[in-house]
Amino acid sequence: MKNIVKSIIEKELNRSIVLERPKDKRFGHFATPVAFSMAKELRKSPMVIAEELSQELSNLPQFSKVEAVKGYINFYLSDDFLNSEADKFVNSDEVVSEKREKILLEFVSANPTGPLHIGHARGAVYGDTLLRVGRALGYQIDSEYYINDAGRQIELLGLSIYYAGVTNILNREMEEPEEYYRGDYIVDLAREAYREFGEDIFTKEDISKLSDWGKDKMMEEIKSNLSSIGIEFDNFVSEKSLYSNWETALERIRERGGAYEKDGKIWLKSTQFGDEKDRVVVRDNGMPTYLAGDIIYHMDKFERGYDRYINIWGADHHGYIKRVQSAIEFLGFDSKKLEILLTQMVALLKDGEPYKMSKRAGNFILMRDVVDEVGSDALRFIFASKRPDISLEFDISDLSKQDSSNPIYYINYAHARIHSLFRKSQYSKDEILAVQFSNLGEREKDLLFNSLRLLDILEETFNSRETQKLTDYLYSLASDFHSFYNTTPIIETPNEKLLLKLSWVVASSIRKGLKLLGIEAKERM
RNA sequence: GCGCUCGUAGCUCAGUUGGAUAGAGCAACGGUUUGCGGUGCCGUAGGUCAGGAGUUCGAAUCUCUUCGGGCGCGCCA
Repeated sequence: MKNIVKSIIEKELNRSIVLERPKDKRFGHFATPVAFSMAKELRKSPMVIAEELSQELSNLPQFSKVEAVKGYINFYLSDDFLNSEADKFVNSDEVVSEKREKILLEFVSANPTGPLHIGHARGAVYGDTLLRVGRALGYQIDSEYYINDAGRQIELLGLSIYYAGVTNILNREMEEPEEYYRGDYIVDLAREAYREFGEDIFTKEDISKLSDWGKDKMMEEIKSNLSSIGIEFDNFVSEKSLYSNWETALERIRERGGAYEKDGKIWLKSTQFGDEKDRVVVRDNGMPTYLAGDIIYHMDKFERGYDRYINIWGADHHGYIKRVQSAIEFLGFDSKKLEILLTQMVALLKDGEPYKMSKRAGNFILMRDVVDEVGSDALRFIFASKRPDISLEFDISDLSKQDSSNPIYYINYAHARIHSLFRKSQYSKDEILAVQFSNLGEREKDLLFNSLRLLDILEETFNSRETQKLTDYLYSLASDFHSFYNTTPIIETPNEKLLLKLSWVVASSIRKGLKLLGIEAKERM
């Protein structure tokens, strides 16, 4: 709606403007400070300019009033314009329209060496919410999960299952490995391997077999964790499957002078793009490092020809950004097409006690446990409602409260109330939606206007990559509705159809908004 | 030490990308129903936007600086 209004004004004035929504509604639905920036070039006071421009704009049919106040120009939308916007809004489930950029969105990409923990869940919710909102706006987005299925951590997985099998299942003595994964899930895996293969599987020779088998089991577990909160990926890309491209990638980097040999190792000249030091990509034993895998993967991504690439990483990887960017440049691609978004840690408390999350130690909080306790909706809403780049702390016991301190209940309650009104009314939905708005009171008009802002909010949400803008909006819309509901009789009043249509616009906005958060709006509670 | 990042009400967080008097929720206190769902609504109280300097018509927002927190600083992944 904002973009529509903006372009109408810009066309009339023949210049680009800043259009904003005033904090105080006494200043109209929209306002522009354009007169301030024109003051210098016209050598006139902003007040005078605003006065002149408001005269010029006041005959546009979209506005019922245009007025100049202290240099600002304030716009009030007309009933005709709001009616046509409302009808467009309730008659279509699609949010938008034209096709936009092709984007590859990579997120989660947790190592397949354990189930997802609560920190992964934050990245998962953040990525999936951006995905849904972006798609609703017409971006063509593919989602992707990168599986680190090569390298030491996979060996360790096999070793860990082996160790657990020998000591916990066969009950034999064995020297404790220097490094291995702990945690109940490892013992569960060993037990399952025992059932499937018998006790002969727990031999040193079969560790790599246990690695592969365990990795597949873990990927199943991860996929099931994700699907429990409504997340499905378009692609899974295996690191291992890309390794045959390593020689090609290295050759391309060499051609551009991005790699050199020193001390028997091969280094990436990442300092050329602002990294603190050059990085080893091949060790002196000939084994590529972890960075090599990322280089091949990003080459693969860029060869697929998207307009933009978005990676969501845990904040502990931020030191990695420069390396990957420099590799992309050395491969001959534009690293500006890659956008790396970081999600900060989640610090969990339980009954006031801090919970450490360390995968190695095995005492991390499983995403599955939290979902079981509070449900997918509450978890998704809480993560989506916090800026991803801020470290978040909450007490898991608060999350399980099922009362008004949980915003998702508050929003659903508004939605359910509206459906309840429709069940009570003698009119059919078609009769109600056929009404046109006229002579709305101030409060009703504000509510209508706010409901119709969903699309503007989605644009802001996606452009800023900040999903909390959407949750904040839905909360405040629900609050506006509750307030309206409490002061305004609806059923069996002369205005019943009109007020029900207004309520329906509110409900549509809530339903569409929640859906983009991966939450189904409730019609009864 | 260096790099990234954050610092807004007692707590958890917003703040429309530089706009008009900085806002919510929780917690606290007070009020509200012979009405459509009281899981609601209305109100009170709570602030040196970490401190300082700068940029301009205008700064919580941009720049510099000081202080404080988190994370990173492997030839681990």
